[in-house]
Amino acid sequence: MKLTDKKRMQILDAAEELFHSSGVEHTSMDQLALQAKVSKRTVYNHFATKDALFQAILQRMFDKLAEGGEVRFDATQPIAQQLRRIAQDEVALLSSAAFLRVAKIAIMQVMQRPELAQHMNNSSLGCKRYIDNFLTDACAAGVLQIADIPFAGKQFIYQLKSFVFYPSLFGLEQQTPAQQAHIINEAIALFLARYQSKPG
Amino acid sequence: MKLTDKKRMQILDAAEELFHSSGVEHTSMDQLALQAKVSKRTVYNHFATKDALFQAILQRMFDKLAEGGEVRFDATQPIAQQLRRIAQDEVALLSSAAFLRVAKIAIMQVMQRPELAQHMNNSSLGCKRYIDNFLTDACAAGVLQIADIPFAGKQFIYQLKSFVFYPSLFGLEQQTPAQQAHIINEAIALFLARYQSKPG
DNA sequence: CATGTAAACTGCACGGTGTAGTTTATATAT
DNA sequence: ATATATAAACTACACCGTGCAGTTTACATG
Repeated sequence: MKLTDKKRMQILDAAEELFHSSGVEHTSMDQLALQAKVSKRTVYNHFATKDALFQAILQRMFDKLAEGGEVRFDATQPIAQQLRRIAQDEVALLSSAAFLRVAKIAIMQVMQRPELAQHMNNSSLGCKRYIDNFLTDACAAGVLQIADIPFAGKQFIYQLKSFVFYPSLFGLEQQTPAQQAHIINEAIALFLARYQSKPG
Repeated sequence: MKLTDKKRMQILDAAEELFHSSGVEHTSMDQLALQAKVSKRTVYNHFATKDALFQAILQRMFDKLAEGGEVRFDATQPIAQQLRRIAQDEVALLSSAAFLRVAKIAIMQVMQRPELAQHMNNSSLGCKRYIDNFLTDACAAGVLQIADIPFAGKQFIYQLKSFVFYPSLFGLEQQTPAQQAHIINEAIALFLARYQSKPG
């Protein structure tokens, strides 16, 4: 690997670390150069401004997270089991260190500069990408009965986010795998109690 | 009212306004004194440091919010109607300018200084104070069937928070009263589908 | 294998700016 | 009279971003 690429990576790694632990505002470029083991001038040779560096960090972290499989509706499988797969993937994402890092950095920035909010929200990660399609198919197959599919999808995701993501984000507590399993089971039970088609 | 108390209030009002609109970091003490129509020296006569002023603001805002009625379970009324009262109160709180202000300021600080997280979380506002008692009574009366009452209470509140509070907090969108009514209805429908006692 | 060279890195000083908090001298309210 | 408010200048410091002289790295050419 070229030296310049190595240095660039050191800078990005340091920025990710410091922006996360101290916030963008409280991270000085001197401190950052020190942590990256790079001269401050080199930082500025790679990134014209602090804001450019911040944008690059955010992009890199989003790219890292963009992967992730899609669960498609399968009429031959029990609906609960399929929802569990979706929920497990989502909880794994929401509680991953990588996701929490980018979320914390992004949210801190958004709260300080509300004008950036719209720009951020358009990036679709996790099951948000496909859940509407999944629910539509499940309704078409007669397994679920949902009047407002996007709303119901949000209800499901929000259950997971509220119990898993926000508590971690605000530094309150992490869940054990057993607790996560309980959260997932209850989210599914709640969802199916409302939307599963009744026989008869 | 004494002059000094009047000035103190002007300072607190200005701080609340500016800390909310610009963030604590981006509010200078000069700007603050200007907005309060008070000399900067007077600010420092009342509050030794910027941080002391911030703490005072937070305390005052919490105190303002600490009021609020309690809904007690009433076996003679339909459960859906009682849950609607609770939800309406909660949504009114969560979408009030006062609550959003203190929440934004507090959360920004918590995210920058995680060691303060525990301290904040212990303050109980809104229906969080009484919902466990309400659900316990409703179960005892046979109207609801809930295995894990604290968990179910959270499920209910989190529905409201997710749809009403976080989107406003992150500056994404405000809901119209009609949308809020829809959110409340769906939260209740979801909750009762899962937990309402079935006849038979 | 020796030498040249272009690109990248380093270290440091510096300009400009913003801001927390202080000082001083004066005016005003109770 | 005496405590408090005011205005404006001042100190001390932290930070962003730049300029530059000199050094290192990677690689090509003789």
